[in-house]
Parts: sequence; C-alpha cells; structure tokens
Amino acid sequence: MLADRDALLDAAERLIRAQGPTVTLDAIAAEAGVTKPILYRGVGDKDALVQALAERLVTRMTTEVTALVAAASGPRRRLHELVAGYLRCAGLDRHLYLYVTAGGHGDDRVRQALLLADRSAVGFAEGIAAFRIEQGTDPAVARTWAYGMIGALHFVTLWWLRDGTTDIDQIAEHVTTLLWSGLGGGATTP
Amino acid sequence: MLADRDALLDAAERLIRAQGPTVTLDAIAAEAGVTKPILYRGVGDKDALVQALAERLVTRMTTEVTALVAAASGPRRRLHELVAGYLRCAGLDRHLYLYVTAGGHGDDRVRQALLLADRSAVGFAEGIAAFRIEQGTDPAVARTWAYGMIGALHFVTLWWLRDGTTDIDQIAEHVTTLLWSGLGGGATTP
DNA sequence: GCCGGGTATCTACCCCGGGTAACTTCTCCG
DNA sequence: CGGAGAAGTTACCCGGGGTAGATACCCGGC
Repeated sequence: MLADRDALLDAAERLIRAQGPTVTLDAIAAEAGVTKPILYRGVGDKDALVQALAERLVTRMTTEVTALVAAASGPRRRLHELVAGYLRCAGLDRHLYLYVTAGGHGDDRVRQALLLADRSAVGFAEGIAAFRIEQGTDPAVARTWAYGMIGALHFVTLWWLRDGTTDIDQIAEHVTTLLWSGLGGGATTP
Repeated sequence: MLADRDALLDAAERLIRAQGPTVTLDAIAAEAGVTKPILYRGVGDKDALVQALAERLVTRMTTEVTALVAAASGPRRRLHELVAGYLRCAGLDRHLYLYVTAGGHGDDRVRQALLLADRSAVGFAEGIAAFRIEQGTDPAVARTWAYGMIGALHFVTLWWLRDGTTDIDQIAEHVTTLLWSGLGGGATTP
C-alpha cells in the first residue's frame, strides 16, 4: 500500500469523522491500510498528526469563510458572515474540530490549545490591522484581538456543539454584536 | 495519614504549582502521604480531580476579581479591572490554570475545555444580563456573551503565558477595548 | 491476654495507547 | 541464483490511569 502522506491524512480524517475524536493511531493506520510505524514515517508522532490535520482544517475553513466574507457588504455584515461561517464549518466537521483542538497528548498543553488559533492568528491579525488603519485607529491591538476573537469564537463553538440548545443564527448574531459593538454598545462612556 | 478530601486537593495544588501541570496521580497521592486508591476514594477519578481543582481556582479568581471590579468606578474601568485581574491571577497560578484547562484525560474533550468556563459562566451571564437591562438593551445575549468573553480571556491568557512577549497591562488594555467597544469602535455603521 | 471480624490501606496488577526495535519479505541487480 | 538494501510487520516497551486482592490495624468478646 502506498504510504503517501496525503493518503494517511485522508484516512485519519475519514476515520475521525466516522468514529469521533477518540480514535487511536493504530486504527488510523489500519484505515489507511498500513501499520503504525508507516504512519510514523509518513507524518510523525501524534502531535505532528494533529498539527497537520489542523493545518488542513484551517485552510478549508479559511477558504470557505473568506468567500462568505468577500460576498458580504459592509464591515458588520462581513463580521457576521465570518462568525456564522466559522460556526457552520465547525459544526460540519465537529469531530475533526474537536480532535484538532483537544486531541493533544504531549506535555505542551498550551501548544495544543492554541494550535488552531496559531494557524489562523497571523491572517486574522493582518485583517484586523488593515481595518484599524483604514478606520484611523491604532493597529497595535491586532495580535491581541486576533487571539481574543478566535478564543471567543472557539468557546462559543464548543458550548454550542455540546449543548446545542440555541439556534445557530441567533448565536452568530449575538457573537457578532459582541465583537462589533462590545459591551459598551457604542456608548462613548469611558 | 488522614485522607481528608481537602488535604488531598491541597497536596494536588501544591505539587502542580511546584512541578507543573504534568504531574501524575501517583505523585499527587505521594505528596499527600497516601497511595492512589485513597486518592480515588477521596476525590474520584482524574476528571473529578480536575473538576474539583477548577472549582477552587474559579472561586479564588472570582473573589479576587470581584473585589477589584467593585473598587473601580464606571463600567469600562470595571471591565478593565476584570480583564487585568483575570490575567494576573492566571499568571500567578499558571501551572494550576493549565492543569485545569488542559489536564483532561477522558473522552469528553469538550467538557474539559469548557470546565473553567462552565464554572464561571453562570455568574458572568448574570452580570452581563443585569448590565444590559440597565442599559436598556436585550439581555438575551448574556449566555453567549459569557462564553465568548471567557473564551477571549482564556485564549489571550494562554497566548500571553506561552509567548509572554507583550506587557500584561498593555494586553489587558487591548482586550478591554475589544470587549468594550468592539471592532466597530463605537461607530454606528451597520 | 488472646482471638475473630471488620475496616482502612497498600501492593501488585490490568489495560490502553503512544512510540520503537528487531525480524521478515520483497525487489532489483550482478 | 544469490545477496544488498529498501519497505513493512510483528512484537515489544513504557508510562499513566484505574482497580482487585492481599495485608495490617483496631476493637469488642471471651
């Protein structure tokens, strides 16, 4: 069996989608038609696998969401599309999303938690900085805001995936309002 | 040796603080002067331990932050104190914070990730709802905003704990600005 | 003072999953 | 046909969570 790296990652995705985020490396190797050492040769240890899957997932989500954002007009609507798109993508790939955001195993717990964030933070921060400059406000907040916004999206996503009580559109609207207007709601009170 | 639940949890905290979030249950039991089965009888399995420690940590952080918030005047300053207090507490208890937010082991990865959030979300949501009513705006956003704000705080915290490049006060100010004014920055653009 | 029973605790183990060393097989070329 | 080398598989190690069975301790009854 050809031990192509992409084939291995495809198998991993397939199995995680089918069986949830608790699949073992043995199972993934079997799904790919090979054995564990081949999986190691192809993609590295478990952390590397998670990282590779994170990369793919982020790429797909970014593509999807970017298209939605580009199709909307006005910054607030764009933000809404971003939020709603993120939630929808995570919902569709929920098992993979969970595997990637909580699947770690090594000592570096922080790294795991921030894997997905790190992958998208740079692009996110650039967008924020550009918008702030255009607005005439200080772009120095960009990196912090990127992590903050991703954190907000991520936690709301997890909460929604777990409890799933509220309608996705309503949640997206609430998150958008928070991120767009903040607690102050546009008030200029210091 | 007395296998008091509190003594066990104290030992766990002590060891995590001293040796980081990768300590094993054996080590914790040893620190408490007992063996694993006693630890199990006293606090339950690892998830229960993490949950108990989360509860304690949240209680302490809440007390601390609440005091800071109460001492500040004006909603935006209050928010700033909340953000800065959260960051500072997490920084002081960084190992414990990491153990609690990323220490899980069972299948329920979502539960783990949201443990800290769940513990504080209710109180948070109440505060938000009260503020929204006072403001004359819709309080239905409260639960979503609670998770969103905690997520933002959490991710910024992790990022800061890991990279620690930027000054804590500056980060706190940036997060406060995001949560208070949002991306729109008080603009009324739809 | 000695003995049975109950309880509290420890020792020794199981299991699972990640990670790897060493054996096997297949192929290609002289 | 034989041997070198690549490609893969089996069979294992190890660490950590979780638990069953052995052990020591304490106390009332004789």
